[in-house]
Amino acid sequence: MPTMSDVARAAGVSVMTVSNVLNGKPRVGAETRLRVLEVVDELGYEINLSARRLRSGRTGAIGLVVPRFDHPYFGDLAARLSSALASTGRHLAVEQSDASKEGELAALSLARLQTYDGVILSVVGLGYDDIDRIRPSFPVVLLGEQHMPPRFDQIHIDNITGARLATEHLLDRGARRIVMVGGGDEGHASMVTLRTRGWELAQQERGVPVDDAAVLPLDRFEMSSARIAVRALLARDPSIDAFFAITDQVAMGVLAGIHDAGLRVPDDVQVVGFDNLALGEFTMPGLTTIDPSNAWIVENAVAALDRRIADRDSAPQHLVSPVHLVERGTSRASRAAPSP
Amino acid sequence: MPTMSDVARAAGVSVMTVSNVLNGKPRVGAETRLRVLEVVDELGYEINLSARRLRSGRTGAIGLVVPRFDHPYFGDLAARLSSALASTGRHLAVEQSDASKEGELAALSLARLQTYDGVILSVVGLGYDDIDRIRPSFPVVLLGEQHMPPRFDQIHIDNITGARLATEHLLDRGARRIVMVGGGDEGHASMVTLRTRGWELAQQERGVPVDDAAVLPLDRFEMSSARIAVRALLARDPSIDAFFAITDQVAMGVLAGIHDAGLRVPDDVQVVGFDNLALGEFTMPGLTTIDPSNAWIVENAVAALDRRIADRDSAPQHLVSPVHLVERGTSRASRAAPSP
DNA sequence: TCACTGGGGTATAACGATAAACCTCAGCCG
DNA sequence: CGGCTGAGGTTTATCGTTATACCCCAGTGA
Repeated sequence: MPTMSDVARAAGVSVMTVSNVLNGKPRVGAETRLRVLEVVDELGYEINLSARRLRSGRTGAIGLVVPRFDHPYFGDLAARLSSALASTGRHLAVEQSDASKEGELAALSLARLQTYDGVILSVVGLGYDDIDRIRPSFPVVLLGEQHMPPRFDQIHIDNITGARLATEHLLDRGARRIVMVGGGDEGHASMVTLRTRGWELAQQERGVPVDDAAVLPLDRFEMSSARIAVRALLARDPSIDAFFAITDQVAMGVLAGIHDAGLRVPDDVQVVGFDNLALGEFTMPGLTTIDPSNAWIVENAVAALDRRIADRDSAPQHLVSPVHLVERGTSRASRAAPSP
Repeated sequence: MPTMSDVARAAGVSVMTVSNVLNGKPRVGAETRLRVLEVVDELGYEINLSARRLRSGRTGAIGLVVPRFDHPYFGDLAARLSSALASTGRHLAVEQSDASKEGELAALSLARLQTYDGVILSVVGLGYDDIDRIRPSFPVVLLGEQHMPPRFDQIHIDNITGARLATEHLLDRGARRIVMVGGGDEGHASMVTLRTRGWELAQQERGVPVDDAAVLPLDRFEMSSARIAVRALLARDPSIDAFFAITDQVAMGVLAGIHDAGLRVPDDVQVVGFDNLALGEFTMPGLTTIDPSNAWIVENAVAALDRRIADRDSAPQHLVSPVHLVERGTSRASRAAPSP
């Protein structure tokens, strides 16, 4: 495997000149540059990124740490990020944080973060303390939750507003018994707590009594858990006329559960999700959902990371992404009269 | 940011002793070991993986290169691989190969592969020559296609058999006009070509005339392309009674297209997909599909990679993963009589 | 007493790249 | 003709680890 000094020797120049050519530094004559590039090509030389990073601290790689690889929301996020970075000559590597109890901390270890020039960290499911352990000097942008160490740049999804929009929409469409699937109160400002809070607020504002029993907690935000829970719930309580699902993936399970119970969407029961996955356009009927503005999130996350890489001491930015409702077929098309 | 020599100084030992402690080498006394570990903890020292890799060639990181982050099939693969590797103390980073024209080659560049101890490469959509450029000495396992440079370890999905099973199943269930969505002949043994071949073979074997016009090519294997194409096709040709979709994702689009056309599944039209995504359990009705045995693939890919990392000269292995049919609701439950 | 062994450690030289300082010479000015 | 300048390079000193060789000393057997 050829090194820079192999190239230098073959081209009859010093190693430093090869490095300068490869990095586009100015102090090299035109024909020397050409000769070096020829030799590089001929030997099939490629730079050793570990060595470069050791000496210069740059690799051109950005890391994205997500809770799970197999959740479509993160796939979408990763794809967008990858495109955004590619246009500036960098690339993205994605790692998973919650594969195992031990793996969680390992993914956040400095050793692993260090291999990147900067890291975007989706903190869903991670604790305040886990994050707090990250060395402040390392460029990190946090994505998702509210209550995180303020010293980091952060981009929050407006969970409360999103959940409120969803719930208000269901109320507008005549729903009166709205179950919050995957909801709960985790004691801190987590996604679960905040979306549940938004669901409560919307009902309070409309003067609809909030029924704590209408929160359907879920141990995992998977389609199958949601399906089973919803099917069981509908069998017990036929008065339910709507579900607000904490994520679109959960909403998929909810739809299946409703179908299992022999009910129709949106005539018997309405459903709203959260995430605006591409998938939601292809359910039958299409899934009404909250769009968390992933494009906006990615754009601002990259900008924040670039700022921090350029200046590690700049003041941390806390941004909130806009959310909006996407109406499709799982909620009713027109305003329904308030229940009798 | 503390280095090994900071630790050594604070513990009153040599750098080498710190290294030996951290790597579990035997030549260290019990109390020295303890003292070093204490100091490591106190200073919050973490190893620099770039330096380690530069010197020793090991990082404990395995790479997975996939065509796209946002395809659920690869999310599933990545999640499985991650678990499999975590149990042996390594971890997975996922990169994307086809973000852009330039990005494609960059992802396969030695520079990037090099940052991993080994790489698993999903070659769907990559050309023979792209792969052929990879330095043979680097540990790589290829996933997916048939026609790849034989010097690499490879795990093939049995595309022909899978497509044959799908098509035979549709024929068994009474289908006579089966459209191959996303099919075509790319001139080499690609996923598209092979699955189309399986679809042809099944029909030939059953004495059903193969209609080339029944191949519906797709520029991108996305739900929306499939939906539009299928809707248009059904409007033109009402005699179609089944679709074999090249992937489950395409199948989702097909189902939506059929719905758009006002037809019912499986009564009017039957559908079979390929990939056995988790999603397929949650469509209404559930998606009949081909299971490519991802668990088997991952298990064998890791084993092959480990073999190659241990011995770079071992003979390349070519394995074929078993496939089987998963029957759900988009195909009819019982054997139908042959068409009149 | 002496060579020998092995446990516990240290000193030194890389791994491959780059930052920073330095060198060399042609051209030009005063 | 001496000194200055700037283009085009080169030399040197690292970055943080680890492989390798080596050292020291207590205990052992002859």
